[in-house]
Amino acid sequence: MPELPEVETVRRTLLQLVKGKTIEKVTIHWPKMIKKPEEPDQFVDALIGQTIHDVNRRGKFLKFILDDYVLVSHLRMEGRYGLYEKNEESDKHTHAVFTFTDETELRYRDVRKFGTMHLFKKGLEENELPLSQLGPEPFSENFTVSYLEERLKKTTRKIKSALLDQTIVVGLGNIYVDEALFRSGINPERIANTLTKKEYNLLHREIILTLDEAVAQGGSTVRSYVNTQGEIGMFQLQLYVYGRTNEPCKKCGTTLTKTVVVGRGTHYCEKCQK
DNA sequence: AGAACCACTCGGCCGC
DNA sequence: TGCGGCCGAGTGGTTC
Repeated sequence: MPELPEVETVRRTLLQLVKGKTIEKVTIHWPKMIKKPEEPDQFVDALIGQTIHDVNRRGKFLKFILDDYVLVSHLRMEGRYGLYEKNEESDKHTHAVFTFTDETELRYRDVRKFGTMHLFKKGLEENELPLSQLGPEPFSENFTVSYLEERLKKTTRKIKSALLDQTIVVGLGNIYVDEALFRSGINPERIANTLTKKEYNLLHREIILTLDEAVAQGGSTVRSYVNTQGEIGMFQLQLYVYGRTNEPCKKCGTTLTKTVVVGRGTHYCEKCQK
């Protein structure tokens, strides 16, 4: 479920936990998670002796900046990082362990085994999948109203589908697409190229505001926590529609509806979103 | 070339 | 109560 705000929150916490640490040993318990290089042994060998200098984010991907490599990690649904002492027990959902020279370990846990890791020589990571096709960051100057309008004008897909497409803009997932559409008063079934000028403006603004507010909450509330095992958790969301099926709309009181749009559970208000 | 569809994965939930 | 089967998440690859 992590979307941009959650990944950004994880990034900030993770940076504090692992910056400056040097990898002494790497153990992979679920090799299929390693997508590049093809041989997990090569992945392990490359990482030995590397120091973590920074943790960046691109869309929903985390980027660990090392001496000679960049490790690109996607959490998908339930991937979690945690810092542990070397001698602590690890559970069956721990799929990768990065042991540092200071006797601590960064462990990656993922109940769904859905997350991925790619290792690139430094500087080459943006040239290949999974990062190469990504659209602009919503907080960057490249993400302008005219850019968004231009991209959406080119497609006859439903607006919900277009906003989930990471080549148009990165960071939105099922939760924040529903939230941004509600806040823009746009029905998720609308065809992307049929919005009015006013709606493109509103949508652009609400995408940025929704994500920005969520990041701010993640950075400031108790829900952005590190538990006793150093595991990084999620924060509390202030949601208008997501997960509020059959509850009253916070703007008009109408009972919120849940439908399926492009195969995804979709929450919206029939009265507020036209 | 764009867009729909499928694979990946498994805990939780539903219905019988 | 037990169990089979479906759901859902985001992305890459395949198909149309």
